[in-house]
Amino acid sequence: MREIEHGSEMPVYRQVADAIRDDIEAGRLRPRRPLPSEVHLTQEFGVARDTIRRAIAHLAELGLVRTVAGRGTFVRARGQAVVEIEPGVRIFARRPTTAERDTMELADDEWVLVIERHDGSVEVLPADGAEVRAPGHA
Amino acid sequence: MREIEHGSEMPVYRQVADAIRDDIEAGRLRPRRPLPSEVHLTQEFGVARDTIRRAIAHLAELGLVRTVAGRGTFVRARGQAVVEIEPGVRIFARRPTTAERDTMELADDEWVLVIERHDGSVEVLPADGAEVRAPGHA
DNA sequence: ACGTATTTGTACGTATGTATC
DNA sequence: AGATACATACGTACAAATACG
Repeated sequence: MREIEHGSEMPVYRQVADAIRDDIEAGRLRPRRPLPSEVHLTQEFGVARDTIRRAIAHLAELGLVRTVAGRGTFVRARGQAVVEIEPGVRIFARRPTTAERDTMELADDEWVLVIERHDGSVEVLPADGAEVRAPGHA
Repeated sequence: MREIEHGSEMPVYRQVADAIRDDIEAGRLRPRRPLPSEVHLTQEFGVARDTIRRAIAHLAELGLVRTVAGRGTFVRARGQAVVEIEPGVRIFARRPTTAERDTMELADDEWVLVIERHDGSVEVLPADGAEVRAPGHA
């Protein structure tokens, strides 16, 4: 049973989420591979399934995992993309092609960002997890 | 008690969310005003609080409401903004000023999009709820 | 400063439905 | 068909944030 502090200031579901996040970042849980099942995780952490589900939902919000009903929750393969916007750059969102949805592990309702630079180069990346940032701003 | 169909194909929490959404769009729930409390809504719809919370969470994802612990859930004042991107337009995200956060009813972790057009006009709008769309794409 | 009431947040349990293999 | 895994929905209890007297 893994280390959960019940009286802590940090909610249990966050502690679980952080632990799983550590597993992902340490490579113990690998991209495209499933997490242990929710029931298994309840035993591993000694918490209720509701709490496990909240932890997983939190990780999904962060874009680290993706859940598929009846199959499992999978580690997503991607890094945080930071796009520096400059004058002359064109950026737009569209639905991904089937091939893109496959290679990027996108859900049905997800979009991609297309960045077209003034030198003609084009970059396509998942819309979620991407951070669009202007130089000089936090 | 309001009209909920339990055996329906649509989950109860979605039915509740849609009903509240209708209330907002019909003006029965007004911008900047609180929703009835969760406990009140359980009685109004005859469902568990868990279900009400899920419905509210769904509306929050859509950007229609905003929840504050200890106070309540409030209707957000905003429309769906659609930004048509053209070549030469500069778009970036930054944290809102205090004044912007106030007038736009933004949470602490929310961002604004700044659209600078080639004619020099600048538009600031909440990043969530905004849809960036390229002409010719769905 | 303090307690109290209200409201949302967290966490537990249990049961059943739906999707996938 | 059966087993497994996630989804939904019910219930209960207590904690934390907020507002007010």
